[in-house]
Amino acid sequence: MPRDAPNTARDLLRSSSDILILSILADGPSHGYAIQKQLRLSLGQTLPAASLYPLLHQIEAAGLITSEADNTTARTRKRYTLTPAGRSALRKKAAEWQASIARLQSLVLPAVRRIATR
Amino acid sequence: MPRDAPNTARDLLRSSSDILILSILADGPSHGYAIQKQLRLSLGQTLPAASLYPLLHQIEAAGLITSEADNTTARTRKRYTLTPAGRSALRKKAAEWQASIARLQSLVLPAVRRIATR
DNA sequence: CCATATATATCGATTTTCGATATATTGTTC
DNA sequence: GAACAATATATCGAAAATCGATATATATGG
Repeated sequence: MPRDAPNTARDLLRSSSDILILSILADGPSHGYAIQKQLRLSLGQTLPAASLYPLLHQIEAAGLITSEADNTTARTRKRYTLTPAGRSALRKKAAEWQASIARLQSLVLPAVRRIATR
Repeated sequence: MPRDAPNTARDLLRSSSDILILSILADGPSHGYAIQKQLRLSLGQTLPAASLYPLLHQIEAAGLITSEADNTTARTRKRYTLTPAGRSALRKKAAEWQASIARLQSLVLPAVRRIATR
């Protein structure tokens, strides 16, 4: 049972997931579950756990974040912290991201205007 | 051979492909190959043929575009035209798209400012 | 106590992506 | 006029990505 309507808000979230995670961590260290909640709060939607956790591991493997066990609770928790490389990557990725979005908009927005209901 | 760096300009293009196609067709009827070239021209990147053609068929199946054989050349060509439903869908999708982008930006842009090099 | 929330993790079926390839016409270069 | 490149559409299927379901364990509110 495949393919519903293409390109939803979900696709957009997915296509920017790394930048979003780095952005949240730019506010200070956090952990997976809290990042998930922050996304839900800020965007009204979030990344499924089965997408988020592997993604965090991947970003960590890339050296953009580090993790330490958070022992403030008995509950298992990993505190992720943005590294200097992560800060630098966020700057760079976000700039490219912004530029890409601007290009997309410069194609879409005039088109929408063109078909505007008068 | 999996997973390179997550979330590139390509992902963003992919996540908006339907809106982009509808936007191009808002300019007037066109065909697949021309849409591909228009994307390359406007965005500096395009959709692979193996992604574009099935997507056009899909959008057509959804009633947002119609196709007719273009016999102005001996070369096989399908002229795609935006339907009224397509125009309406573009308006609606683009509005949601814009809103989603704005939400993403309102998370990312302050974060980038926060870590700005002074 | 029991349901719900917190917290992380992974398996693996399902779904998506798109390089490669096929086919045929037209335009350009030598 | 033979090559080669560009135009034009289409599909197969290997490879990759996605995420529901599930497992596990603690904490909290009613």
